Amino acid sequence: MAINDYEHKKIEPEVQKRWEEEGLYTTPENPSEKNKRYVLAMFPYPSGEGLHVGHVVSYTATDMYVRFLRMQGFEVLHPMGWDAFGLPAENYAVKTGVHPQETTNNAIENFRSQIKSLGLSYDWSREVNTSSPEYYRWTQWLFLQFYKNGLAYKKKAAVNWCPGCQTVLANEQVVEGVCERCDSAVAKKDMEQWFFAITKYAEELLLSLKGLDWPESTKAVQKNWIGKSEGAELYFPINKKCTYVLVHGYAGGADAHFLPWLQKQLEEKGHTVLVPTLPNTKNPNIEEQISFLKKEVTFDEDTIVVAHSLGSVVALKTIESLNVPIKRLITVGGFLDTDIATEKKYFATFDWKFDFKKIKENVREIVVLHDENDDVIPVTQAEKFERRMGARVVRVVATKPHFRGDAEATVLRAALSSLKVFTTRPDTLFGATYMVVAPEHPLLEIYTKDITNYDAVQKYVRDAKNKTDIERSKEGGEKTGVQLEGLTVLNPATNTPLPVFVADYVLPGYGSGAIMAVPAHDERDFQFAQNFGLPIIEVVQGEGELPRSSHGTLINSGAFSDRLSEEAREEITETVGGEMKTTYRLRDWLLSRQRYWGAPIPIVYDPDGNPHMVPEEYLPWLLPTDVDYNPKGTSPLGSSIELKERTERLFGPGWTPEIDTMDTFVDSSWYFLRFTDPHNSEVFADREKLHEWLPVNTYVGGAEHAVLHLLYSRFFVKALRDLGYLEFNEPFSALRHQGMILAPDGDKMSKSKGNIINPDEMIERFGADTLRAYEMFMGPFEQNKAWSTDNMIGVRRFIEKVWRLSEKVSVDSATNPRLLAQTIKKVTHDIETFRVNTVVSTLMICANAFEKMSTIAQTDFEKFLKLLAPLAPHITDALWRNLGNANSIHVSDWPHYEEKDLETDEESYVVQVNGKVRDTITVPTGTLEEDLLTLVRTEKIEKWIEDKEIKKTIIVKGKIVNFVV
RNA sequence: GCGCAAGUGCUGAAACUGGUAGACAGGCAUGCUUGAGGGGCAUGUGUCCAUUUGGACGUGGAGGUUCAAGUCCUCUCUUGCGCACCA
Repeated sequence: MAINDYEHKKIEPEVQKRWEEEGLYTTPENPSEKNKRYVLAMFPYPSGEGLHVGHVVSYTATDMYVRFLRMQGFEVLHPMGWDAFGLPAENYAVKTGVHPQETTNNAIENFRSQIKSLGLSYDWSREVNTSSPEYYRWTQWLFLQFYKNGLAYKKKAAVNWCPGCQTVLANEQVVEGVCERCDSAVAKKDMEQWFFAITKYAEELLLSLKGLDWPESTKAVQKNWIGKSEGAELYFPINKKCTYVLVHGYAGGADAHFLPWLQKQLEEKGHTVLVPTLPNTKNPNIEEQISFLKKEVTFDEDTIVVAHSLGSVVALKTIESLNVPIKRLITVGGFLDTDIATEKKYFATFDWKFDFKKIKENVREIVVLHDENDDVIPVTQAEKFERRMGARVVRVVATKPHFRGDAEATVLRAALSSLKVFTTRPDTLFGATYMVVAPEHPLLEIYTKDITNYDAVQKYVRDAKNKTDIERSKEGGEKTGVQLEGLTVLNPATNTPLPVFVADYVLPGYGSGAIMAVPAHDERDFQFAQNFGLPIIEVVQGEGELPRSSHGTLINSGAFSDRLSEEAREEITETVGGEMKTTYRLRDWLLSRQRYWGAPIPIVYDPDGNPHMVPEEYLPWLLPTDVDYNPKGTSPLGSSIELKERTERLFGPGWTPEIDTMDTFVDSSWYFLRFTDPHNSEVFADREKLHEWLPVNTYVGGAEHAVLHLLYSRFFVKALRDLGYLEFNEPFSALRHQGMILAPDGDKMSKSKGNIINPDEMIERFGADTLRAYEMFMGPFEQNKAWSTDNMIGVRRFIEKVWRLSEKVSVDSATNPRLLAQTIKKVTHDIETFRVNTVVSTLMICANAFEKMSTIAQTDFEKFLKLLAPLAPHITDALWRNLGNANSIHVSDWPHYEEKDLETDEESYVVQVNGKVRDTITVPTGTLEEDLLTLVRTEKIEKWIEDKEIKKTIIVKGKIVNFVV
């Protein structure tokens, strides 16, 4: 055997070829639940720059773990694929004109061959490519399931626009006000965009983090991002005169139930109140009632309608037919259809069809009062209002069921228009001295006529909306704003009128976009109050200067003074008619992109502009190729004639396609599902196969995805579970992050700095086994590490040493059970726990021990090779077969050791006096304590003890004897 | 400001539930080996004093708990990461 020369260039390709011929890494079919392991490294974006040494770290660690599991008899799924849609290929196309498809395909070819040269044990028959129609067909199908179930929706909103990438971005893709991809300052833009309703899962996404075996730091990032706060919603009545129209219910009139009382109450507050009695009230006709109402009342922007019971139906129908919007509609025990606990004549004379869109346009706000004890109207009616019209539902207990009382205070409270705020400190309500709304707050559009300085307000709003987040934060927290003159609200606790401001320190998307300002106990409110000379009322006692946010005893708080703030918060909330409420910082996921190289959103619009789903039989809804992808601020798909013609051909003239594509994070939110059944053309993955493998047991990838891919995938799994497709709650049971590989100088590797280490070159010079082992040896897996080719030479020496050791192997040599047992124990434990660096050093220690022997027992050496096989799969397989084994080492069994082999005849004790090491002795194993104590009194020890009194003796079995004198 | 992680030789690092700090490598030094392309082997390598025996100090800093602390507790400094006008 010409064993002297270790030639990695010869050995590695040969071994790889043999693996392929033997089909070593084919995934087993029908794994058993206990025995299956799904181990996955995050699939890469196939960039033109090729594989990075950073990829090698996570893929090698995962591969090592997988090979180890297979040798232990587990059935393993270990696939690889391509996150192939994305901006770099498209940007390259803009520069060079080469189609992204071509760039991507080339990059994939290159990645695949690079990955193969590393000897990674993927089942290549399961490769997926997110940019292929066979894949994105299912991305689109999943989108449609979400759409059908209200989890995907289109909405106009102030969104993040990246001028560099010429597209909108999700919140998660904006880092400190700049685009995470191109570092451009992100601007706010009002646009109609597609969203996934991830916020519906905020609470569950937060709660189920607990059970995951994930790095605590990543869980903390997600927790932070979801940002749960518990507080209260409070209502501040708007201090303004309006015209109220009270509409009675079936068989009623102006004198029915609470109406006379309500009229009186509202009139006392200075409002105008009209209470028409509808015609034929015992046998009503809807058309007649609408025209009557419109004749009796002039509906305009100052009109507030309060409608009881059937009156709500009349009111809705009337509003539907108006030309100008009214301010508010309050339904009291209202309903939308005949699904109620009574049967009446009007069931037949009303048509029960509503144009909800029109109604929404014609009324600024709808409030639904529902009586918990209502004997006619079930709560489902209130829920319908909420779902169909976005109405705010308020559940109350009326004095008599169905609000039949003579005086209903809850109705009065709802009737008075109010500004809703969210606060985590309802206990400080008595200290609220002014209000602030965000520049985007709807109040500014509802009360246009009432705000006397509307021009100044408008100017401020316009300026604020034009500022980027960076510009806002540059102002260093300087608080600006404009008072809404002519408009005040009442503090519900004190009835004091409070001024209202618009200021951009209040954010539109959080809470209700409005706050009560308590300058004494909030830093920001304090600053603002100082700038504008507003009153500051201290309501919580405490030490130190204002503002301070600590809890304590309440003062200046009416009946609540002398109570503890934390204890009084719920009671205060209750007495002013607010509700305790939980709010999240998480926003819905903005998924549409104004770019080309992504999956088209499978939606088309009819000639009226209403969206419709592309039916399943037309999927994949192909990405057109006749596209001008130069960014112009509108979606490139808009330039495709083929797409437009396709839409008209399939749906009819005047129909138009959606031209936005999906965020590439949509593609990667479910690829781990597809790997279980990658070629299925009937479903996104066979249900049984899915559940055979999922959830992923161990997932490996970078920490930078903490609130992107990792959060999105969790949402997808939960949503698909609720749609009935999945039966598990979380995609990734365990997660491990790899650290970054930095350039030798400690900088990030980058093309512009020219400090990139190319894995191909390293494989060429040192071999894949050495590269793999070195990258594991560099340091703890999750830690960032700087590259050092010098240190890599040390690992190469180790690999060469192993090659040389095989010369000393002999069948006759005595075995060394203790050395092997120690090595097996440590390597097993370290691979299991991803302590990749000590796997290597343990194997080095074993090799060094072998080297000191003149001959090595073959069984020992074979065990050693098995332990090394997951790390260095080529050299070990070659040596294994040289030793006469017919099958690959990678299908052999992981070595075992006996506990007794770890035991020794002798054990050494460190002998301490007062905790300081003074001597070490060796005694036979099992020496009795009393004997040990005499043996331990060596000359050296006596010198330290001398005539001093021994106060205490501590013996730690097998380790230490400590005398305290 | 809030949340999280980490600070150990010249360098990468090791130290499982508190139990000989620096394993394993790199580098450096000395020696051996006709030994030739990133050779192999041996010895040494935390600091200071004694220079042989031995001793003192030492894991960012200051305290503390303990027979015993890199490890636990309190405070503090530095670095990195995440969030950040979130009411």
